[in-house]
Amino acid sequence: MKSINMIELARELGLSVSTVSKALGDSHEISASTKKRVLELAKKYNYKPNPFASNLRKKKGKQIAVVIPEIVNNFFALAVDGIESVTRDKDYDTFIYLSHESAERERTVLGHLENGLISGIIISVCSGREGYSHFQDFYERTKLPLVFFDRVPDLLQFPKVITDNYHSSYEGTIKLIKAGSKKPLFITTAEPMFTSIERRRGFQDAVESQGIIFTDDMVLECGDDMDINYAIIKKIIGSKKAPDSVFASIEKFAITTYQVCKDLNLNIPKKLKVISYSNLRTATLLSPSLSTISQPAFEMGREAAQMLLKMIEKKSYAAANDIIVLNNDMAIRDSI
Amino acid sequence: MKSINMIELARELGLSVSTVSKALGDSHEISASTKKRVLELAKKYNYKPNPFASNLRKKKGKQIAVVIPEIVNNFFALAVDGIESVTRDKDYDTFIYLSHESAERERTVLGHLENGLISGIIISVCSGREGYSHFQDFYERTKLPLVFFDRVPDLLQFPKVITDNYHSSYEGTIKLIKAGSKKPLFITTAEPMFTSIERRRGFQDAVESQGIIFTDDMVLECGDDMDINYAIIKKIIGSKKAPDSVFASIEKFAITTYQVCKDLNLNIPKKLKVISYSNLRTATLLSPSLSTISQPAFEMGREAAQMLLKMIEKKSYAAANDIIVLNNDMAIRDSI
DNA sequence: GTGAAAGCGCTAACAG
DNA sequence: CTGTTAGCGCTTTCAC
Repeated sequence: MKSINMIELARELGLSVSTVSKALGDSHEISASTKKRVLELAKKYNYKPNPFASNLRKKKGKQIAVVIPEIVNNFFALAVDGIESVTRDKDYDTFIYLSHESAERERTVLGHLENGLISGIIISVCSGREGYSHFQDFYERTKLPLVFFDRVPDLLQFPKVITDNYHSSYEGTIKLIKAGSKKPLFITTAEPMFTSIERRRGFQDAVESQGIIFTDDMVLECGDDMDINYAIIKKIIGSKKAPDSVFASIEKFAITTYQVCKDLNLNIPKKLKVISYSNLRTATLLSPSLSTISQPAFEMGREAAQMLLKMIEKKSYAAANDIIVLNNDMAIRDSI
Repeated sequence: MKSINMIELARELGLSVSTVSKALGDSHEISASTKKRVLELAKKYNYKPNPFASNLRKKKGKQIAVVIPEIVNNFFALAVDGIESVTRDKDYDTFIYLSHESAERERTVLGHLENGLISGIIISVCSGREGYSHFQDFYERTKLPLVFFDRVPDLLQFPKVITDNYHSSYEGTIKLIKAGSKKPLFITTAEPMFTSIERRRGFQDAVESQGIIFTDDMVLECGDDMDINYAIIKKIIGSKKAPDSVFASIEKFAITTYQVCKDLNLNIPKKLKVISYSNLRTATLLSPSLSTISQPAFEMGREAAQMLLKMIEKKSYAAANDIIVLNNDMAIRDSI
C-alpha cells in the first residue's frame, strides 16, 4: 500500500514541502490560489497527513483516552456516547480503556498512557480503598489535562463533572418515608466510591430528619459476587426484622432485590418499597415499574469532554478546579 | 512533563541509542548484562518509548479501531468488552467510533482512518441500503486488516464473526407456533441489515414449515422513531386481525410491544406471545419474563479481536475469508 | 556485541 | 508569499 506523502505532493505541485504543509494548515502566509491548488491535488490523491509524523513533530495530537470501570452498564455507555458526541465534532480520536474495577489495572493503563499517546484523559475511577495517588503522580509527571466524572477523587484538585448525589439521595429517602416506610434499608457497595459515600450520607441525614433513629443495620454493603449478594439480600429481606423499603445505591442491587422479592413472593410495594439509582431503560416495564433516580449520563460525558478539549486547546485555561454539578432526575413509579 | 528519551538514556548508560533501542526490544544481538542495565535504568526513569516516533519509523503501531453503530446497547457494549479483553491482553490501544446508524458517518470515519493511525479495524455496519463499497474501497487503498461482526456485508470477502441468525430465528418461530400461535408477527427494521434479513428468512421458512400460509402482513417494518413505532404496533396489536404472537427481531421492538400490551391491558402470553432477540439482563424481571434469543456478544467481540490481531501480526495468512459462526442461546420464559 | 548514520513524514523557525 | 533547513524520537541497516 503506497500512500502518497507530502514530499510527492510538493514535487508534483512544484512547491516546497513547507509551503504545502502551511497550505494544508490553512496558514495565513499562503496565497489563496496556492492553497486552492494544494487542496485540490490533495483531494485528488486522497492525501491524509501522517498523524504519527505530525504528532511527533508537534509533540501533541488529537487523541484522548477514556478510562472507565466498565462499559456493559447503561450509565457508562451513555457517558461514552456523550463524550463521543463532542470528540467526533472536534475531530478527536477516542481511546477506550476499562479498569474493570481494578485499581491495579487502572494504574497499568495510566502508566501506559505516560508514553505520550494522548493529550488528555477523561476518567471515572474504580471503587476501592487504594486511594488516588496514581492520578496525582500521573499528573505531576505528564501535566496532561485530566477530567473526572461521576466517580471522582474528591480530595484531589481536578476538574470534575458530578451530580447532586447527596441531595437526590436525601430526596429519594424522604419519598420512601413519606410513603410509609419506617425501616428503610440502604444497599450500597462494600468497596467505597465517591457516589456511594455521598448517597449514603444523604440517606442517613434524611432518615434522621424524619425522626427515625438511624442504626447501622439500615445500611447493607454488597460486593461483586451477585450470587452472594442475592443470598445476603434474601436473608435480610426474609428475616423477622426485615426492612420495609430498599434504597439501592446502584442499579444491580435493585435488580437483585426484585429477584429476591419475586422468589420470596413478596409484594412490591406493599411489603417492600423500592427505589434505586438507575439508568435502566426498562425501569417502567419491570413488575412493578421501578422508581428511579437517574443521572444525566450523556450530558455528563459531554460536559467532561468539552471541558477536557478546552483545557487541551487553551493552555492557559484555568479549569483546574472547575466542578460541574448536574441534576439527577427522580421518577416515582409503582415500586413505592 | 519533561519525559526522558532514548538519547538521554543512552548517554547516561554510556551506550549508543541503537544499542539501547535493541536492548529495549529484547534483541538477541545484545548481551544479557547490557539488557539488564538498560532495562533497569529505563525502569528507574519510568521511561516509555514515544509511540509516535516508533510508529513513524516502523510504519505501524499497536492501535486498532472499533466502528459500531451505537454503544448504548447491551449487545455492542458486550462486544466492546470482549474486544477489550483481547486488546488489553496484547497491549493494543483501542479507538472507538460510533456511526449512529449513519452510512455517511461511517464513510467519514473510514476516510479519517486512511491516515494510517491504526493497524486494523473491527466493524459492525450500520443499517441501510447504501451498500458496502466504502469498505471495499478502504481495503483496496490501505490493505489494512478488517474484521466484521454481527452486522456484516454478506457479499464482500472479509473475515467475519456472526451467529446462526437463520436457524435461531427458525427455532424461535417454531416455539411460538408450537405454543399455539396461528398468526405470528415478525417485527423488524425498515432499514435492512444482514441480521434482520437472515432472521426474517428463518421466520418465514419456519411459518411455512408448519403449514401456515405466509403472508406479507406477518412482517412489520419499524423505524427509528420509537413514538411512531409505538403507534404502529399499537394499531396492529389492537386491531381486529391482530397477531397472536410477536417475534421481535431486535430488542427495542419487544420493549415497545410490552409497553403497548401494558397500555392496552393485553395479557402476555395469553393474548399475545412474545419472543425477541435480546441481550437485556433484565429479561427475567419483565412482567412477564421475556423469552429471548441472546447472542454471545462478548465472545463475538473476543473472536473478532483475536482474528484481527492475528491478521495484523501475520501469524495467520489464511484468515482473510474466515467466517466464524457462533451459536445463539434461546431462553423460553413466561412470555410464551 | 555495539555503534554510526540514515531516515520515517511532518512542522516551524528563519531566510529570502 | 515561498523555500531552506533542522530536527521530533525512534528503528534499522551496515560497519566495526
